[in-house]
Amino acid sequence: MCGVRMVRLSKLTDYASVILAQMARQPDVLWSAGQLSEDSSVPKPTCIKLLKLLVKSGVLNSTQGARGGYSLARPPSQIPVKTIIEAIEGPTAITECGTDETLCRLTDHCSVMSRWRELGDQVDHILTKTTLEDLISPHTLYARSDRRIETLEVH
Amino acid sequence: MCGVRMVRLSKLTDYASVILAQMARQPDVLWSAGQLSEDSSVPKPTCIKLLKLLVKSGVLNSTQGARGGYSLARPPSQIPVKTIIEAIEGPTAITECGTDETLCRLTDHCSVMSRWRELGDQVDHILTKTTLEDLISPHTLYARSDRRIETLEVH
DNA sequence: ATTATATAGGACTGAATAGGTCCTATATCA
DNA sequence: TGATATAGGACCTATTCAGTCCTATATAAT
Repeated sequence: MCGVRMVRLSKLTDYASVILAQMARQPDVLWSAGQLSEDSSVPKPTCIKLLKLLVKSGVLNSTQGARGGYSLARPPSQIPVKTIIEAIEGPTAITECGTDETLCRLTDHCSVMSRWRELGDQVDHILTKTTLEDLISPHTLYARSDRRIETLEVH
Repeated sequence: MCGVRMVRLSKLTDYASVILAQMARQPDVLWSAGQLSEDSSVPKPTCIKLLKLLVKSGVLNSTQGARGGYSLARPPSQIPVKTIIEAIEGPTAITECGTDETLCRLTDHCSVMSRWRELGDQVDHILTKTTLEDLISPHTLYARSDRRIETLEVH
């Protein structure tokens, strides 16, 4: 049968968001893994693992060698939280339905799955609109009129 | 540190939604576990486990004994998908932050967590508005103007 | 050149969770 | 009383998550 993952914020994604928030506050600094580990209190090995994942997914740039380190690849306002989640937890993709057609029509399984998929799309919409900038803002998401969750259009 | 679970649709919740959709199509039938297992192609032991969880959470009523079975406790329109998810996967509650205050102010961890929590609230809003009736509808969620995701108010 | 300091890219382990099964008890109907 | 159904567990296995560690490579300073 099918499996859908809509959103899941793991411990590691939590860590990553704290680390990224730290970096976003001083975007021009080249941060070493050690420094970020200290500031965020995320154990260094784990911190390094997260930084690698974030580089791999294009959220961070890295500079190798002595005096190297990490920096944001884009401004915080251009890093959706969806990107951060997917960098750490892998794609939130919806697995395709493998149910055979006869059974499908019998049980309406595919029909129900379509609705779940639409729900997933709505969640996706929220996670794409919300960015790292929002995460480090002292104001609530709701207070920012330009970032309110708007009515989705029929498509 | 903190852990947040926003939404997670597991395989078992997928199964449960199919079973509930089956029941919702004929709300007055008293369904046996065996019948539901056959119709949904969910293995019987697993099916039974799910039905028990749904009874425990108040989504289903059960009648014991011969000719017993299960039926919806409420009309499909009054069963939010959030309730279904929580019945199977447990509360999607947000764990409280255990970070001490000094560290918290240093790393802005609590501040970032507040934003994640707000995101979780938005997702919650969607999952509460969407019901079992929507899941079994042949029409997309978006096409139903009365169920569109509306702008959240500041609170 | 050499050394110290970083990141790159894996492999690997233990813990937690999810998925699935089974057993015994209890309630109801014929 | 026997057949049929749910109630409520215990239980096992597979998978995923969290966390650590090791070796290779790149850079800067000496």
